[in-house]
Amino acid sequence: MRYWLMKSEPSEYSIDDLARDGSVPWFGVRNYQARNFMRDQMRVGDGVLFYHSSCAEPGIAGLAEVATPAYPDATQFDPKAKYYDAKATVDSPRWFNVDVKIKKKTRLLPLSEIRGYPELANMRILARGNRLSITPVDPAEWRFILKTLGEKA
DNA sequence: GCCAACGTTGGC
DNA sequence: GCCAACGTTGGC
Repeated sequence: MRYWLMKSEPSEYSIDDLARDGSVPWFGVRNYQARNFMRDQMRVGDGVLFYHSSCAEPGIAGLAEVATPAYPDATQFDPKAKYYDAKATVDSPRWFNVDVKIKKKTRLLPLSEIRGYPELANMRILARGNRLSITPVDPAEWRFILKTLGEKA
């Protein structure tokens, strides 16, 4: 069982959208490192911190879990899609995604608050210049965050 | 809107 | 394979 932090811009897709939909394909990842995390390391049931980025109040907005193994991202094959990739083919897909399923919307744990906890000082999200949209989360960090949010582990 | 950081692209 | 140019991310 692993743990992950996955960023989404709430203006694109927010924790409320996920709460409404139940689960969603995490399409549109076009970074190889993030793709590899989904394709090679994620397992059904892995814990996910749903993070709101590029917004007024960036931070962790809810808890989710990996709901499916990785499979080819459908948007790469669609010439009309924003995430179309001319170099990808059905026989040789380049991009993959898992489905992510809601566990619960929590209170917002703002980035500014995350920065204040020594227990979370090593999180990738705090590293300067970090742009990866999917990052691994240490089990101890996961437990600390759940405790801080008043959630059971 | 600014700008630092960093991944990707493409000419050589 | 190098590396400058370019585009994107994301907090502020």
